[in-house]
Amino acid sequence: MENNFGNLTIGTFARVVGVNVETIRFYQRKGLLPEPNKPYGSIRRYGEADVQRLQFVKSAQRLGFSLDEITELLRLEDGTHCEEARKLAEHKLHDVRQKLADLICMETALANLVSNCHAQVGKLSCPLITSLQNANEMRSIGAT
Amino acid sequence: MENNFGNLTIGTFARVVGVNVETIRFYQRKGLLPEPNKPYGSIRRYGEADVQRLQFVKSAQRLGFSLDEITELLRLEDGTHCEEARKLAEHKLHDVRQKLADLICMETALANLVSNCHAQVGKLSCPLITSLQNANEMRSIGAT
DNA sequence: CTTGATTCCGTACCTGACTACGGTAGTAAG
DNA sequence: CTTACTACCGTAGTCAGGTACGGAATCAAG
Ligand SMILES: [Zn+2]
Ligand SMILES: [Zn+2]
Ligand SMILES: [Zn+2]
Ligand SMILES: [Zn+2]
Repeated sequence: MENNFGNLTIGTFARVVGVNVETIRFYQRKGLLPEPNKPYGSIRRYGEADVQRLQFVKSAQRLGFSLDEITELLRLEDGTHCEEARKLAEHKLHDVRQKLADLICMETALANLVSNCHAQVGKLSCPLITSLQNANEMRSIGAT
Repeated sequence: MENNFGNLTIGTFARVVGVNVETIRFYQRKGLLPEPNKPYGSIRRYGEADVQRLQFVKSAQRLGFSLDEITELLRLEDGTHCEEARKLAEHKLHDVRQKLADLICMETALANLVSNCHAQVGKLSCPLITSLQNANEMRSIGAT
């Protein structure tokens, strides 16, 4: 029936955002999403604000935030905790840059391996572990 | 006791690499680490090669590889199937480049958020939060 | 009004990656 | 020897992040 945007059942809501219905219920239990009221009887309706909030959860998750961290971010949603939100994001940015550096090491190591491998056909072992040891020695350990 | 490098008990081995003893045993059960023999009686001794291997596992893990993927990477060490190893390495290189792209995406998104936030210190609503809410630019990410 | 799809809700189950427990046995210091 | 650690080993528990199940209630169509 009236399943226009702003009046969605949980099923359509889930389809719109691209998640499992059970995931929505799971997030509600975790307090990440509110359980809206039931205006037309006994089933809940979801609106634009819910879509926004769920999309926020999902994109924050893609940025590497855990559900607990996202809960924290949502707590800061009122905008009066700009400083705290920024610190969270800065910390994540630091983590991401750390991983980036590691991955670049790995990428060159693997690329070298692939090009060297054919040249080493007769040899006893592929140089993968040895070349990856370089990435290890660059000691970029230390994410939260 | 002769606990020099090259002759470590599991406890020292764990401390050297910075993991829990149980993690080592867990990796052994998963086949990620070998169970060395017991040269001096009935306790196992670990050497430089074990340290290297475990460090490799841990850094690959930081790079986002699952334990199963790491098992596959370690199969490359073999060297007796050079052709097959090269193909595996190429596939992993593809994966790594995918992850690299994802991380770069995250990095720019987070950096933008942080700098927007900085620009608005003291204002009423935090642009970090609001831009995450309107984060349609963050398209979904897909690795193999 | 019946039928068939959804919702609702609680509870159980799943995967990945550990982490802890408990009992036995080996080792090291005094 | 005794005492205090470890190590060994199997099994069980934990935590995050979901996913599935089953039965009752509620719609929407015909
Ligand atoms: Zn090769
Ligand atoms: Zn961190
Ligand atoms: Zn801000
Ligand atoms: Zn792959």
